[in-house]
Amino acid sequence: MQLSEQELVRREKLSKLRDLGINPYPADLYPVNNNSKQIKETYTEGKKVIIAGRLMRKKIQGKASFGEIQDSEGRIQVYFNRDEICPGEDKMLYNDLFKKLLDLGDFIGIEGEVFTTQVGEISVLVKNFKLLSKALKPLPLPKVDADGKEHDAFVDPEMRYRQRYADLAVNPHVKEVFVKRTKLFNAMRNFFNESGYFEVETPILQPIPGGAAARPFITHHNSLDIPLYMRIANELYLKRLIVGGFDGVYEFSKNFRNEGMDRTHNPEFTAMEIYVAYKDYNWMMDFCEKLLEHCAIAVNGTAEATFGEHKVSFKAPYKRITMADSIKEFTGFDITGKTETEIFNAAKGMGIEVDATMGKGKLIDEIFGEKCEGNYIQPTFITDYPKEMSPLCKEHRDNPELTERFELMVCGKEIANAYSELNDPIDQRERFEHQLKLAQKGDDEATEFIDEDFLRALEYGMPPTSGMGIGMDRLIMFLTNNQSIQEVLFFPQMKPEKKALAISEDAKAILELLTKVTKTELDTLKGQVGLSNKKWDKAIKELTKNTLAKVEKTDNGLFIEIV
RNA sequence: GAUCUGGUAGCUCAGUUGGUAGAGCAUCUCCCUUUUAAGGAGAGGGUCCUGGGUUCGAGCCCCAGCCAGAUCACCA
Repeated sequence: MQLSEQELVRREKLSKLRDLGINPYPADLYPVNNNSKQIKETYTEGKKVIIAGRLMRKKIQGKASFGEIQDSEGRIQVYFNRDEICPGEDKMLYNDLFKKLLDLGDFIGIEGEVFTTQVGEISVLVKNFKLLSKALKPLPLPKVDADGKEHDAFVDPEMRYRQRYADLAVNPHVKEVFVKRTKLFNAMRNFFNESGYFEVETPILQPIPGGAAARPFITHHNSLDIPLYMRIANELYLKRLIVGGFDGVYEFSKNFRNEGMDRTHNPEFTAMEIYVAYKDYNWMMDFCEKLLEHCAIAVNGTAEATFGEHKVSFKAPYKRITMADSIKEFTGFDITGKTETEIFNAAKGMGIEVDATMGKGKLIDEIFGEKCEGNYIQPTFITDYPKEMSPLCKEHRDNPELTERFELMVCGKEIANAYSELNDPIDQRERFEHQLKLAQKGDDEATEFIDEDFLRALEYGMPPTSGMGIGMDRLIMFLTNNQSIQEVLFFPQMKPEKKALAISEDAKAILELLTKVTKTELDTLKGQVGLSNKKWDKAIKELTKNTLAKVEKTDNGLFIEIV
């Protein structure tokens, strides 16, 4: 590791501190009794306070200096006066420790008195201070000027996501997003709990990945010697609990999908699913709009939210429209009673890419996605989806081609999805079998597993139930005006950083040869490089240890492969 | 997966036609001493993402790759 000049300077300061008998990483607690926000909000001249945080500004002016302490609530100015801190002859604390050995980013504790400076800023007059933890790496230093304009902002998304700790430490608006995220979860949880529903936990490692159509992450359990899947949804487990007799269950579920990543998709994401017995999807729409109004107010203090160029109101009630009516409205084409061929031709006529493998449901979904979806800016319930698209949803009470399903659209994106849940075990089995056939035909969106245990549960009887899933990441994106899912996840998935490797010349030479062939027999390669046995052995070990190359033993001999 | 854009000091960014690598902030030294992003003077600090190529000479041009972002495709 090559250290920068500034990092070297800080390490030197570290040993100087130790020479002075100052532990740069003391173990004992620091008796904090105030924070920056409390001091400003309950200003009392002369009040004695003990605060702690990072030193984020330091302006030395001879025997009097100003600094700024950043704690979890914000920043407050602190005033260091040499003779206040060092009343005696020994001025070491001020001249050495404060002036020379403290750096921006260091954690310090301060005992002092609250006062207001001549220019009117609430500050803390430092009576005593203590180094609590030394920062060896300089933080980026964004600054805000008198006009509120930010200079030298720490904005590179790659660095911000990879080093979220630095992002959070220097960008207060980033922290605010995550505070709101937690407020949203708390608000939703409270709403459910007050409604009498029960928070539960269900397996993340599942033997059959059900409840959605998505490519799962697969892993292996060693002692059971079986494959296990990271859940893509928790739906089927929550329904089992309804079978077991709970009236309402919900879970905030980390789900995992092994698919593409983009502005709105992360391989792990959070869904909330709730199932309530004896309800239907009409009830769930009422419940959903009340819930979202409640959450929006809890997060932002208002039901209005801004998302990009849109102003969105989460105030209930929301518009409701069937998918068929929506398509009629935006395309003039009425899908009701039409055959698959008619819909196929209509879609083609609208300039939608279609192919022969698409069933009726899929065609309708394409038309809706292409022509209608994007028009719904204000929260809108789209209801009554085609049956083929919804294998876990109850058939519509008035029309066997449709299901009792709704999705809630906001700014053209889906944020909730709900059903009158299918509880007819025979129908459910047929739907699963139909999915299986589709999957065997090569439809990669169809579910290729039949969860026999889930069917058994339904056979014991599940009461009529309505269930809903909400994409929590998307919802908080709307409530915090963020266009990218990465901005609402503390640690979004990234490709690993490439580490700078220091490897020997021999190893480099082998690697170069190996790069050309990717994989070869170990002996062949050894012949090509012409190293002594000892050097060869050492170089190969170096490569495998640094996971640059991998040696594999097969029946045909030993092979080496580039990683 | 495709296309486009970007990667230069700790941070934010310039870098002209291919000709010794720059600024502000930060750091260090000195002067000043109650300041509001920034009082003054000076100094140090670089794997110009990596590897090839063209060239007398490459941060810049060409090829390949890595990482990121955006757009598109895919994704209930």
